Amino acid sequence: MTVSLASINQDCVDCPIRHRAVCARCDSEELERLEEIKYYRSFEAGQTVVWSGDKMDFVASVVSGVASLTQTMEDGRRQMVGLLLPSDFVGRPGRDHAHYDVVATTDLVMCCFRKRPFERLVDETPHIAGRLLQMTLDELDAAREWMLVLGRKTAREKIASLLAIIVRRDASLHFGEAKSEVTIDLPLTREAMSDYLGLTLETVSRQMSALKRDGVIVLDGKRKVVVPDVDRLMEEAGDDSDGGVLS
Amino acid sequence: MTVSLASINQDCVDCPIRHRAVCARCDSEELERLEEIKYYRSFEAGQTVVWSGDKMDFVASVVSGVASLTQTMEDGRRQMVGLLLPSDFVGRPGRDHAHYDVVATTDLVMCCFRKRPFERLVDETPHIAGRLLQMTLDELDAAREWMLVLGRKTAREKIASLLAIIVRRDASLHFGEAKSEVTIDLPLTREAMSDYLGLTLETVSRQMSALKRDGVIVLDGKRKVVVPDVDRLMEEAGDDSDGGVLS
DNA sequence: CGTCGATTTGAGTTAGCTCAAAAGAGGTGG
DNA sequence: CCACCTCTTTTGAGCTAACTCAAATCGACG
Repeated sequence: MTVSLASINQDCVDCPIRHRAVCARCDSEELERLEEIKYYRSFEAGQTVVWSGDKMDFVASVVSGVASLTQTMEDGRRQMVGLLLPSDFVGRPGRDHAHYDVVATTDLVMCCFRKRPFERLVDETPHIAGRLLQMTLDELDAAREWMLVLGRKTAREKIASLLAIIVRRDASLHFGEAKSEVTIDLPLTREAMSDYLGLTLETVSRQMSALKRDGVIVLDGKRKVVVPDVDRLMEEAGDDSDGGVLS
Repeated sequence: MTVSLASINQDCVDCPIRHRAVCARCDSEELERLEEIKYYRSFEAGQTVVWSGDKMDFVASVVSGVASLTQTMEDGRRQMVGLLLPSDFVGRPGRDHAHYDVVATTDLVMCCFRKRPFERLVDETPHIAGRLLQMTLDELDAAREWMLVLGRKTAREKIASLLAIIVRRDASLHFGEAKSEVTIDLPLTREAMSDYLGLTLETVSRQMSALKRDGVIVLDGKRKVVVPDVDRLMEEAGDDSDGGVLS
């Protein structure tokens, strides 16, 4: 299942995240400038991409796989603060040390840009700056939605919310048809889910079992989750049935 | 205590948030363009500035006072997702409906910009676009720090974290000297604090009492909080003693 | 002085946590 | 192909931090 570097097409034009990533709005000339400062890196599931506090001399887009941003307290309590799916952006222009641990949750390929030249490009290329602003605003919305989940939802609702988010992200990818039954690939261990949801892994497991018992989800192996009725899932998540907000 | 509109200087050059707000980097010509599309609005404590879902034809900076962004579930559970202090920005260019309730927590003055012209300015003025990106990234960091608070901290740590944040914001304003004793003005009711922290107001009250009993804070009336030892507060918050992160 | 909202305090309940053990699910090597 | 080992997940039993419901106190203002 590992994606080797050799199999990655180096050409932006054929890139799988071409029209969703930070480069989405670039014209071909701008893409050329990006090609000059970019390089790919791949990581195996479980590997740490960057440690919080480390010097970080690149920013990057997730090309394939899943990564997580997590914060850790001295006594070991951990909270995931970002779930990075393909096309998501990592790193902050204008800052040279990482604020969070970045960990590959699955095998991962990232398209990295050397930071200094990228910062220059941001300043000179409104297409990139604008897209970056838009993506940052989206992330801020996602973070705020997550604050509601963390602060006010029950364990069951938290699990349902996480599944709902993955369903929604998935749907916007293979986009279009709003099917009522959906099968998703769950790229997180119970522990990662607990880190995301501010729960213990035992509670996550218990609530997954409960949702299964109640027919909200069907587990197909460890990684596949079938959602027979997406609206039902949304109800369980405590969201409006209209499934989240329009931009 | 109400700030009347008349007392607000309409001239950007003398604006109290001139070098921290979205207009921080603007030159005098750019300020002139902003002056053309700006107007002030003031609100009394408790008033709602915008309802979630409403059409919003402006964006704005908080000039004085405090406002909050909150999300509400159908059954009434509420989570504050943003605390807006002077110089903070409200509204999202490129979106015309509000995603959150915006409520004046204290008497409030906002510097509003008509949305369409402002969006045009963002596109045409790198000084504004860049500053907006920077501010959005800062807000994202704040939101992520808050996710750790909501997901993993105890009630006592949550309270201490909130006080620490206000202390830190205050310090960066009257900036410079890192005093060990600080007095802060607490602009939130117990209920607002509970909305922010994902607690009940009873728990907030109990933990405030506990922190007072233990000498971490001294209450001076209802609105003033004396922190005799800021480092002690930081410890109680569970943060590294080095008081948060460098840019 | 009385009223109304905000805050504090009390008492009992419970959702989610902790600690502990059992059951799966892959891998690896004989 | 099976036995073994390790890592993940599930399940159980008891505990506790925070919640709920209720009442008392405080403070500002007319």
